[in-house]
Amino acid sequence: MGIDKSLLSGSTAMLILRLLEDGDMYGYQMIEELAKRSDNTFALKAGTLYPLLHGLEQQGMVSSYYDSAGGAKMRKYYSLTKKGRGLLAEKKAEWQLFSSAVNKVLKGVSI
Amino acid sequence: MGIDKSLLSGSTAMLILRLLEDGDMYGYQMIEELAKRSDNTFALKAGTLYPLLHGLEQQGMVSSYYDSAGGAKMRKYYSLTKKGRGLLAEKKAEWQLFSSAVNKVLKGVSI
DNA sequence: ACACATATATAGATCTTCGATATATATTTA
DNA sequence: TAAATATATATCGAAGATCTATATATGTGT
Repeated sequence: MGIDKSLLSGSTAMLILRLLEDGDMYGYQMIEELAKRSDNTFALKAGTLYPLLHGLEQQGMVSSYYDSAGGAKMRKYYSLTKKGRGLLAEKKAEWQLFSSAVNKVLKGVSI
Repeated sequence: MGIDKSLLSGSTAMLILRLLEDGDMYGYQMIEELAKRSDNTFALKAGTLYPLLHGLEQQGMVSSYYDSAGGAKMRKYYSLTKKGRGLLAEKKAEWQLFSSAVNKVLKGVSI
């Protein structure tokens, strides 16, 4: 990966939901797409992604369906639900708050 | 707090080291200073901070000494070591890489 | 004297991610 | 045709980080 994995904590779900905002995707595709969009900074592991997707589905944030998409092998596609869009909006706001707070501390102020 | 605690994962040590860059501090002071500098976004718990400080000291990133600082009660001050400054520089670079990657994904690209 | 804020510390619970492993199909290479 | 590799989904146990709860002790204000 190249990045301290613990930094990812909590933001993985947001990133996955953000991918689905642009269209339905299957798991393996998310791993590749996330690596591509982050210039290979993120190398999400399958063992992380699938349990996360199952959890999001149970909470009603995403829905899934099987499709062979033109004769190839069967793939499980995930789709963002309305509830999921709401969660994504929350997570985005939270990320903005968090990252700007970190930058404030890094920038420093007079004691 | 107001922020998903898991977002803090991995960045807490960086924030603590950054505080010490501006001068020696004792634990309780760090909690207050971090809240202040982040506009109350970060509310670090004592149960998180002290084990973290002990770990950093064991790794030689910080050193400590007791001082009563003018008659008041005894406080345990922490000081950033040379090694700690090196770690801070690493963590800062990592944070820049991570946050810019997240922002890339959030911004989105054509599929 | 009593309550409260300050100050440090540890133990156990929870959450998230990872590495390892398992299974199965499609594609490429020898 | 057979073997190797890439694609694709899934689960389990280990590891790391933070939280809550709890414990202890000192200084300050009423």
